[in-house]
Amino acid sequence: MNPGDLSAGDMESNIIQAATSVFVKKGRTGASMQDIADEAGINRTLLNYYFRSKEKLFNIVFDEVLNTLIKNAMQILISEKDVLVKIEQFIELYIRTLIDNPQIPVFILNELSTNPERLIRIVKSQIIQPLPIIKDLEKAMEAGRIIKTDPHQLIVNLISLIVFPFAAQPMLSGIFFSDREVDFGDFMEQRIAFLKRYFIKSIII
Amino acid sequence: MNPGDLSAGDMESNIIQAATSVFVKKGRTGASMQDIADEAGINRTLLNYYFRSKEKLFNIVFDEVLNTLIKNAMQILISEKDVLVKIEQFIELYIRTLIDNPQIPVFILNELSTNPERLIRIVKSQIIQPLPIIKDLEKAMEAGRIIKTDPHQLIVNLISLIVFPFAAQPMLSGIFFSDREVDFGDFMEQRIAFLKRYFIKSIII
DNA sequence: TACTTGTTTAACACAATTGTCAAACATATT
DNA sequence: AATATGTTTGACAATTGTGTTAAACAAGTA
Repeated sequence: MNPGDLSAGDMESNIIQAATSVFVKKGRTGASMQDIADEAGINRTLLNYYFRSKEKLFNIVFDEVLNTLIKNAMQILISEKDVLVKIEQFIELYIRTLIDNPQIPVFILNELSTNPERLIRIVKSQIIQPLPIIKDLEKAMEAGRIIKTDPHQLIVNLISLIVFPFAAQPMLSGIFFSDREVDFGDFMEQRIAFLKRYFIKSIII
Repeated sequence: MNPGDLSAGDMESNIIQAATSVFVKKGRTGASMQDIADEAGINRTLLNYYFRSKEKLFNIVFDEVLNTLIKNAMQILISEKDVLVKIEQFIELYIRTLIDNPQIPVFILNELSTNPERLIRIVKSQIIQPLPIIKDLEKAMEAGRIIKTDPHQLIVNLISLIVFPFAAQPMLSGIFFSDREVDFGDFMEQRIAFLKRYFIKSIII
């Protein structure tokens, strides 16, 4: 495919797609503009023509990845369903999303550690404070439906149980599955049903 | 402190200490040899004199960090104590270790994603296959003490609940604590007792 | 055809980084 | 004092990576 084969807007999204793939795989500092140009099948200078600098390109990619992730989450969390139903849906949606994009957790966590400010800004702009799910949990606690404890701990549990396995995938594959990635996919697929049962059991009275 | 003030072996450990600090903070690709030299308070060329290349230095740092972490874990997991006691001790030891070294999870996860082979080699050389804790859990399941389920899922739960909050610390601080790191420390301190209760409750019949 | 606009390319300049080397230095030993 | 050994430094070379620029190119329009 030659550069000219793309119409105006297509080139931008073509570059963003390639940049996303490369940045997610190699990280911000590990990825070079040449890597991205190769992935997109274009001349490296075109990246500067369309996006000015590596930093600007990275910011666009990062914001887009993170926004998509948060938007999906919030859609469920602010809905009017019962809190236990919300949790089940959250588990299912999130694991399926990450099965399709297993590299995203490390990508975000890594950037998070070397550059916390940017991420905090994005999160704060997206997340309604205080988190509605916290209120839900507090109500369920008062109603005696679930155990009384710090709701923050429960939220951290929920996210940890869902996200961490993807971040640690190569290690888990190495320990449990003799490096077979296929088996890890099966494992996460089963984990959807497992976590629904497990997490609910751990909080109901 | 001048370079000459250190005796032979001290210089090596001085460098490794500085390199660990810098690599853990900035990652393999984000850290430069100059960064490490500055941190150690020495001329950059000395790094090559003592450790030949950046890659060799990084490998030593990485192996040491990971080995220490795994050794601590295995010590508990292979002991002869009751499985539920093991789990409680594991939770406490690990969270306390990570409170002292909160950057380690992201450091390892990041390297894991860009270079899975090295880590798998180390893990395999350290971990007794199959994990003894798996056997423990299976026995407890057969004895009707804990719920019957895939023990691998339970192990992944345990590690996820302990490690992930450290990897996601800046995000959690941003969402829950208005960026106050102190509060995160308190949160993890409380999490020790919380997880002991929570995890046990989630698996006993 | 000539002109305009937007796109693409190669060449260049600049900065950052890594690794090497020979010379300087310090210290102990003969 | 002379020598030998190991350590430290500044200077250098080579490589890689980013961003700019001017020229080439394509396609539509007066």
